[in-house]
Amino acid sequence: MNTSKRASARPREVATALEVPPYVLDDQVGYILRQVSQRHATIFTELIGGDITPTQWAVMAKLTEVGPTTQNLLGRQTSMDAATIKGVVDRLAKRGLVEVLPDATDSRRLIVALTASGAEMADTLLPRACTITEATLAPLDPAERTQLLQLLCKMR
Amino acid sequence: MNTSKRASARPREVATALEVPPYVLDDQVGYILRQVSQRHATIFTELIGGDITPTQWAVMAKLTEVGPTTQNLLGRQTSMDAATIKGVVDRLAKRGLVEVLPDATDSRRLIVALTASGAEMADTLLPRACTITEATLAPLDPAERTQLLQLLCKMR
DNA sequence: TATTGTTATACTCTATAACTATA
DNA sequence: TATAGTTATAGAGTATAACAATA
Repeated sequence: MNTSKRASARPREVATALEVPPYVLDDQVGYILRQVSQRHATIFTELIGGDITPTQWAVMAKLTEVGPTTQNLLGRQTSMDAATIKGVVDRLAKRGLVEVLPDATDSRRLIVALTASGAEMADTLLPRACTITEATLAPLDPAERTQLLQLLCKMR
Repeated sequence: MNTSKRASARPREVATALEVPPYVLDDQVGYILRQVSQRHATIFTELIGGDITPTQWAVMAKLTEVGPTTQNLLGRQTSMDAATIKGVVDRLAKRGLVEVLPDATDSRRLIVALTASGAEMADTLLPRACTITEATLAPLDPAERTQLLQLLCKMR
């Protein structure tokens, strides 16, 4: 008798013939993305100093780029939804790095702006942020870096 | 007099001469990685069904691959530290998808294994997981997919 | 004693839904 | 009605530190 509907023990089963195609976690793009993101997060934490997270830095960098902005728009400009941007802004505000002001023309809105202290900190961190980008891409040569960024941008 | 140490207002300043190099958030690899990961997470949630997260699925897929494993080793095999794997295993155990047993030979260790229900669910989810990988890579042609995975693997 | 494994705690990011207020 | 924002809730990943068991 051959009851080959399914091997009772799955480990290390070789796909001999018409078996289910093997699913190897290590080859899945989602898993690899998580690993690469983890490595980036580690590099970020090591090099940034100043006890700030990648998303908090994204907000400070964007505010440096564009100046005071609506909280909601700031979220869209940093790829965070309303709840996420609120939490991030709250934490930055508690540390005095940003200030939140009512919008005179639309009382639903909040305007978020860097404080003087926040702008100063952004100036300090900016070169470190460049170093972080460089360190993250260090395993790749210049041509590969361009390729990678192009491919990732197609996927976002 | 020219007090050009620093422009008081930073927004939209053009890098005219020897100014600080511009830092554009949208061009930073860490930020793009977050966006791509977000898109993958959205696809995962839409297609997986069964109310399971990417990390939970990673654990189930790995247990399907290798069979019962030490909790700590399982964490290393799924790129999670000891605290993270514990939380994930706890949630899966609470739903009856994995069981946690003491190791007879080393009482520090816990053995984690899929339950029958967990193995069944993994079988159901596996083709969907393949679809998720496919959908995540959909913007790329076959050559680009190979390139991307090679480049990402260099960076992990 | 040094190492390994597990657990407790705290913080952050994320998503969803319910709710308020405004245009 | 559609938009903007807040709040509550829940889940998830991470780091740190404390603790237990082993070599």
